[in-house]
Amino acid sequence: MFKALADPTRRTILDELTDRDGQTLFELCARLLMKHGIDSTRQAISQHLDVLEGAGLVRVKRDGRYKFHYLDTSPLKEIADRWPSRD
Amino acid sequence: MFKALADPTRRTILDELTDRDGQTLFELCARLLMKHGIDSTRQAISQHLDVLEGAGLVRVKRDGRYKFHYLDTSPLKEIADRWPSRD
DNA sequence: TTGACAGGCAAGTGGGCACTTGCCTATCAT
DNA sequence: ATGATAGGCAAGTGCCCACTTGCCTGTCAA
Repeated sequence: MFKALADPTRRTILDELTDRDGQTLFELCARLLMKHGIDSTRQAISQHLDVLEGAGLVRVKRDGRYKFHYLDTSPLKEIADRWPSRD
Repeated sequence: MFKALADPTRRTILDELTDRDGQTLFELCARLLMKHGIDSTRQAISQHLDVLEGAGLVRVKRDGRYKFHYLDTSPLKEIADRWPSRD
């Protein structure tokens, strides 16, 4: 999961899914280019999504030829639990 | 900061500082070897500490020939703020 | 059914990063 | 002063990872 968060493009993908959940691959590609100037190929984004899915940060739902991507922030809880803020 | 968290050894260093704050470089090297089986050179650990310090996760205090390392978890707040858990 | 659209698979490449190696500086005790 | 201790600097190496490239599969509309 930590490796998944290490890449700026992947973090921007999480931002984009925070803004609009349930996007398809092409939707994400378009919005990453428009809003964030990320000019990567579709395959690159797809591989990023695979990593994010492997980290449990993105959940997937298939419907016909579409594949929707949903954000799951629950793995992030490990961070706050592991290194608690000492007030 | 995210890149700093990406490395397992660096995360273990944070664990070690959580357990005992204010360790020196040699202290950390010894405890990483004893408790976690991390057999890295002093220089490797030193470079890791530089990265953690650059990320703001570790603060440093010099005293004579000793350099003490203190954990600072406040940068981690960015994560919870950036991708809030939707309950 | 055939073309367009959404996505997948896999090999290759280049750059960054973790780690080592070798040597140097600074502080302290004896 | 001199050896030991704590740490720093910098060049070199090997490997992982992000990205590309090329081609293939599956789904839907006309």
